[in-house]
Amino acid sequence: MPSTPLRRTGRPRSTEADRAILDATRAALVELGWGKLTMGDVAARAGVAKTTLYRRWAGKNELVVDAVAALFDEHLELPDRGSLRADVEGVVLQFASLLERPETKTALMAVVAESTRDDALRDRIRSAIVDRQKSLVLIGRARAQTRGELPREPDETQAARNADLIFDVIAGAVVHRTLVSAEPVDEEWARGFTALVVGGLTAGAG
Amino acid sequence: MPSTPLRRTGRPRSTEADRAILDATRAALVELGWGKLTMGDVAARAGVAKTTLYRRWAGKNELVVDAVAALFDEHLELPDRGSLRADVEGVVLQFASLLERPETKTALMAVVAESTRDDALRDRIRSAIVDRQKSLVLIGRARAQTRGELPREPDETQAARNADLIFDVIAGAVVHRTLVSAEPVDEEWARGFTALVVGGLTAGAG
Amino acid sequence: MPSTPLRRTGRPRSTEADRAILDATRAALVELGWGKLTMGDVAARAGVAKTTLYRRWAGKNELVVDAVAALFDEHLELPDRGSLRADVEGVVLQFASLLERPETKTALMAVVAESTRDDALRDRIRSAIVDRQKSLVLIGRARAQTRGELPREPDETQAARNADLIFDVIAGAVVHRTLVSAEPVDEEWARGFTALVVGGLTAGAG
Amino acid sequence: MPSTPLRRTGRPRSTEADRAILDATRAALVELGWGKLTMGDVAARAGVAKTTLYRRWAGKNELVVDAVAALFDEHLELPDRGSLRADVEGVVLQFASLLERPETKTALMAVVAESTRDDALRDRIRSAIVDRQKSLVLIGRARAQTRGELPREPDETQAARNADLIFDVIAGAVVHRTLVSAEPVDEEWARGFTALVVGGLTAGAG
DNA sequence: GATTAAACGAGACGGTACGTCTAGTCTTGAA
DNA sequence: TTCAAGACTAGACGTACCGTCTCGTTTAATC
Repeated sequence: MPSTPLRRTGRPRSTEADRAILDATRAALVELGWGKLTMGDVAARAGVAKTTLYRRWAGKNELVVDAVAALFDEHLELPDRGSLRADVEGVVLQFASLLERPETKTALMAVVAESTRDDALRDRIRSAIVDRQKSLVLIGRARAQTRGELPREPDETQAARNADLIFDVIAGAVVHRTLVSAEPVDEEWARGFTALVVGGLTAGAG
Repeated sequence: MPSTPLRRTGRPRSTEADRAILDATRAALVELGWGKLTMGDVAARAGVAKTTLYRRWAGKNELVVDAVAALFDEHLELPDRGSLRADVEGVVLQFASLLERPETKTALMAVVAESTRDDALRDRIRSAIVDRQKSLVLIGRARAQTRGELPREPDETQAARNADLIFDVIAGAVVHRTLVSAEPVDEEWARGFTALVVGGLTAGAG
Repeated sequence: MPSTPLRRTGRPRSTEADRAILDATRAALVELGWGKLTMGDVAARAGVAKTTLYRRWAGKNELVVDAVAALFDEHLELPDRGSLRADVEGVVLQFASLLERPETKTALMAVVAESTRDDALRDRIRSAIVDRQKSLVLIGRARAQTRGELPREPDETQAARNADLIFDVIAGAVVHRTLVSAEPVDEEWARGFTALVVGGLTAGAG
Repeated sequence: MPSTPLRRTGRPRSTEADRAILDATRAALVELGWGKLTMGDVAARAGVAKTTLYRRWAGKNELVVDAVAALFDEHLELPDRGSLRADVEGVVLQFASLLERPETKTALMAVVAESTRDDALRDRIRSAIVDRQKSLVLIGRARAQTRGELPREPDETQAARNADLIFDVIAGAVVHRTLVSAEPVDEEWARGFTALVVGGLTAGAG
């Protein structure tokens, strides 16, 4: 979300412009990819002056993170599929189909790359993307524990560590398969991967 | 490696220049990161004309892939540590320490991002980086099978699929932890992760 | 002067604002010169909204002409110094000291430059600046004729032509010396110049 | 003239570009005037990149001075017309017709205005325009002295002062008549003006 | 030893995009 | 209706790199 300076006087910022800009950004990502996307082009697509972009976002990175983060909000959820195995497999396929979208494909890695040099950007990614995904892990684990598929962690520190680990394993494998290995995450792969993870989780517990 | 057009006449290309350019590229990555690295700056650092860069590499992406790939060659190996568990833990820590380097940190994700739009770049990454890492998986699995820690795959197709899966799980988790979650891969994390993976591999087998 | 549309309803315009704006304009001219003077800056200095400027003046040019014209009103007069020679020398030094002011120095040439492309601006300059200066020529000549230093013109057309000529010679020389040659108009120069002009006027008559 | 750094290595600057840029600048001045002339537009007209302009000239002011100065070189000369009166009248009409050109009309005053704030620009104007005009005064006076129309100055200091005075009177009157009063310099005006100046010069001497 | 052909440095070239700035207009709520 | 505040469109600014090109100068292998 753009910075909201909470003013009281003067003309208020156009909320339409916000939407138009983010939509235009996603459209430009699809057509041009991260590398060729330009601020001027986004402004033109949104029917907005460049100044209006820069009044809200400090630069390309911030804008793209926000534009992409919105997709994570809309497309990640964890319906109860009845078993840990089904839940993991479901979220893997769901996440993979999100990563296959042309607007996320390039943009995600690009902003991650930038974030290694930019603390503000890293925080933005963490709160806009990472934390939202992690919450799915927490939900899924709680369900599995309720079902008796997974033991409860002895203490909170350990619980948090395990959640982080599971998150990096699942998200990391899907991202790596999709973007680095550049191979499709199909049902077969998801089945194999889920077997490995669920096996590891239950074996490690036993 | 830069393109070598196999000429016979004329002044041969300076091999010093090759080295100087790759060194300069890594130095520039450390200081500036991917985003601020420019061809002109690399040329100046290397004491070389811009033309000389473009005579050898098509652009920034190709140059950086080669500069980073050299590090993968030098720093990835798989000594026999006596057990599957020790081998996995070792390679995880080794890969993590490579990713912590400032010259790889940004560069790797950046070229991956670019590769989603550029097939030639994807091939270069695959042969220069991905395949070299995968070969470690093959070596490690063969050892584990020799030791009797893992069963032999029934057929080659399945063997290849499993190797790819293990590769994406291990590399993906380390990359994601390091770059996306932006948390350190320390021995504790490596232990937990290894337990999960080895548990999954042996459980899935049993 | 700003346009005064003689309204009766609504909040009346602040007369303080008029003065504050013109003062701020002159202050900005001194500090920044014509080129760097901005409407936003003038508004801020005057403690006034930009809207208020545009409600009174059509743009930068009009505003600056008015701000400068006020100085011409205050600082140009022609006391009777007893002789044609003394009157000319006096007005030359007076005009020169006005042109030496930093707020007139740049502004005058700048608005003249703009006026070559803008008829409305040319008229504004003519009535706000040129005509006021010309009236001094008429006064001075009438005195000189009364004193018998100059003959009376045979007809009005010729009289007008001569007045225009004298005006352009005196004002032109002072402006050119000050702004183009960028040399000071000191008493010595004024003496030499006056000798030339008065010599020409009386010789031409004889 | 653009800055000439006298290099020996590297690709030499295109002399065609120099000409094309100055021509384009004059064309743009005619069409748009000083205020609307933009560097980008000049570059486009000249078929040249903006960078190429900025490599040679520091900005709009410098470029326009050079573009206009070229006209002064080409169009100001002082053929011997047989008498001081004829020489003065000739140069007045010649200078007036130069000032009437749309490309000089606005530009000259505009750069003079800027020069009041910019010493480098003032120097450029002095050497590119003022000094060249002054040399005509020196030539004309020498001729008049040879003809016996004017006395020789007693010393050099006085000679220089007089030359400067005559220059400011002639150039100033023509500029002021043309640009400030915005009236035409026709033969009649030139005759009247010449009578005044020549009268003053010879009367002052007598 | 002379020739030759490519690689070399330097740096100008046409372009594209950047992020900033200013002009002048429009929209809000308070006076 | 004006005011202060400030967001808005439009577009020029000067900078930085891009990747290409044109020079004149090495430099090794061939003649």
